[in-house]
Amino acid sequence: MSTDPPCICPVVTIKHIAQHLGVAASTVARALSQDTRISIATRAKVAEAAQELGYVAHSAARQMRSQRSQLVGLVIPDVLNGFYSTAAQAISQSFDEAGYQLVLCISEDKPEVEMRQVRSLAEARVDGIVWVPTLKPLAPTLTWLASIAHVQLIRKCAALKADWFGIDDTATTEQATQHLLQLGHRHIAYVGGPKSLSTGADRLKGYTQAMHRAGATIDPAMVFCDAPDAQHGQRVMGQLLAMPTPPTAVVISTSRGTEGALEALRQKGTAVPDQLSVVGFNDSSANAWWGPGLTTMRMPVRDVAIASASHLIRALGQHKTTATGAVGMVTQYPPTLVVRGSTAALTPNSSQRLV
Amino acid sequence: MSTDPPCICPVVTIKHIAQHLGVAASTVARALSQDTRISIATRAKVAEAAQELGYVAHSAARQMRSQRSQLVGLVIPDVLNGFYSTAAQAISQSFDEAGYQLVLCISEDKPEVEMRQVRSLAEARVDGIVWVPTLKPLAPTLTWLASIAHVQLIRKCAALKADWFGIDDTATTEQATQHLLQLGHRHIAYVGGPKSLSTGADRLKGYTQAMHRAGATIDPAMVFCDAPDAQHGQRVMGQLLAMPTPPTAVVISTSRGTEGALEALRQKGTAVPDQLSVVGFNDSSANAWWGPGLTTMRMPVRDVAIASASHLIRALGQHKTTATGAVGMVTQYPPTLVVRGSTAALTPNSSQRLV
DNA sequence: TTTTTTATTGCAATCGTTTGCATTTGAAGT
DNA sequence: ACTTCAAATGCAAACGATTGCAATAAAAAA
Repeated sequence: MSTDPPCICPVVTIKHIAQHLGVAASTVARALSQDTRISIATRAKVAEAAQELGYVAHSAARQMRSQRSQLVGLVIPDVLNGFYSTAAQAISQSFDEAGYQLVLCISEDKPEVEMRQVRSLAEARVDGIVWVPTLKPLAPTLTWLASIAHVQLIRKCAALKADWFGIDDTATTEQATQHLLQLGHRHIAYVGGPKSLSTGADRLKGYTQAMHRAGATIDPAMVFCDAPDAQHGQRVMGQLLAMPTPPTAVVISTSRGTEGALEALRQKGTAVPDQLSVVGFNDSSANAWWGPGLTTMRMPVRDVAIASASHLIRALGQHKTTATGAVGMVTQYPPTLVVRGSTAALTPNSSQRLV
Repeated sequence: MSTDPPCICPVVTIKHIAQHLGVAASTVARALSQDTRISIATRAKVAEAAQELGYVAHSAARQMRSQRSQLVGLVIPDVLNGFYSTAAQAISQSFDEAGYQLVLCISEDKPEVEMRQVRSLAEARVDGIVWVPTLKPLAPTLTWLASIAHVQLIRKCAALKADWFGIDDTATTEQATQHLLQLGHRHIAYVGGPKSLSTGADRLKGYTQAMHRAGATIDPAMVFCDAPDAQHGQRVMGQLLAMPTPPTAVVISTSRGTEGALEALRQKGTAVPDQLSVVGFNDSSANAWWGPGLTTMRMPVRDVAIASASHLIRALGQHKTTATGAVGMVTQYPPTLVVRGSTAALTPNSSQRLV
């Protein structure tokens, strides 16, 4: 804990300054807020006394009258995931610069946790919320959120109309799959997140569309939509490798799933891209180091995050507390496919095994 | 933003419930807090009315009397750094479970930013703070922090005595260097953070101690202590590789520095460990994938983070608001060296270049 | 029936800050 | 010398919840 406190509990308030100077508390308040009705001389005296006595404003008291807490909530599933930590960093910076404090809530993708956290944010009377919805937000969550200015990030929650900032998820997997198709692959597996998430559904759609357009048949046994974590990625990749006729290529559409899949590939000693072409998700510098370099879908997460924060800040500045402004606005950023060494043209060798 | 608000601005307060039921506000307050002096029947009615009217408590108002905000601040330099994001995740969970909300501040290692953020935390009257000090915290920061219950994390700030939770930094580099020495290396370079940071100084000490104990001479031209970022790591590694007689091994003691160094090695096409043995910092799964596998110092960050949060929570529970409890307590966790393929015994080939 | 006790509930002050309105003072206008 | 106006400041009521103390009612004891 801390030591040598300058003064004991009775924190210095505006009244103490007033008493110390022999003026009214209201004068001090106005002086501190640079009210022009207070003479320059008095303002100077007040500023000096405040400094001397170690005055620190009490935001809760201010909030009681102003109805503004200068707090914003950020609800994300996970901060170890590079995808979300990038977003958190950018959002934190944006709000910091705008004079807001950020209350961080990690929902762990659990609707009950998310519900409790949103409730707490409502009680804290945060001015706004940036929200990455979980799989199935509970009803109370939606009710409470409806009374607070907020934006949805990355994932869409159809049950609660709000301005949304995200990425063209369909395009991510569409590009990835097209890339593999152009290399001659036809037996392309897919490892993604649950369809109940908008991101999971959209990314699956991208894969499906690309396959259909190319006239490739989709083997249901090679399509996996499950928890977007490393365990899932690792397990599924293991299953794919153990198949009698494994795929020649695989598209992975979750950040953590990619990590797990790479781990499985390492353990099994699979030759990439000779034996299997792999497209991973959420480009990071680590992907460049990995073996032959990992071909990935790069997401402009930082841009999206900054845009969402800026949008909310703008709305708050216009005192759009609730139910105002454009509702259901969609802002979508394009992903980019970064081609590295983990994808290669289908070789006679690998195709033999499949025909 | 949001849509269909259940009711316009006038949020429902305790008074509304009271009026709705024809009782006094104080009765409602007591009923909501399960005061036994209120009859069960009344309590039930109040609960029902609260639910029906959509009552949401106002924590700022509560804070005004109780003097407790149920908020805690977390001040860290960076959340993209896996080291700190791991800490943030664990700390967030701990406080969430304990009923506190977390105000996240990213100081970016800038003392002025840190000062502003600590000031804001003081104004928000957070109950406590978990703090990773920057290089040279400014005086106001220390003054304000002194009046708040807080713990220091990872880095020590000698200017402000407080309970500290961290890792045995000296041991990290000592182990790494010893490992390389045992493999026969003598020309070992060091890439670390600035000496002005307690972590930077301690890690340098570990390297120095190990070298001296083994009777190895330290070439000052091969010791780099600078900004703990990827740019630095990449640049310095480039310099090392360009030397007429480069080192045969290198110890890197920052997380981001390791990333930069790996990038430089990839660009230069350096053979690891044949040409150069490398020990990196802050073990992550990505390190296992990297080339031959990266030998790293594994830090029990999660354990440390949880310990610090638990300690603060315990102190807050005992109403130790300020200047109480053990002051200057030190809790230090041991690191572990994880040996993978990036370090190997000194070969005649590489040693030739050095004699 | 009267007194004492107990169970419920109401009244009012308080936390620290903001702000509309009233008040004071001195200067300017007639 | 008397009014008019403006500048500077004080008074007091909010904001929403909590809590000590008083008050009422009903039940128990005398």
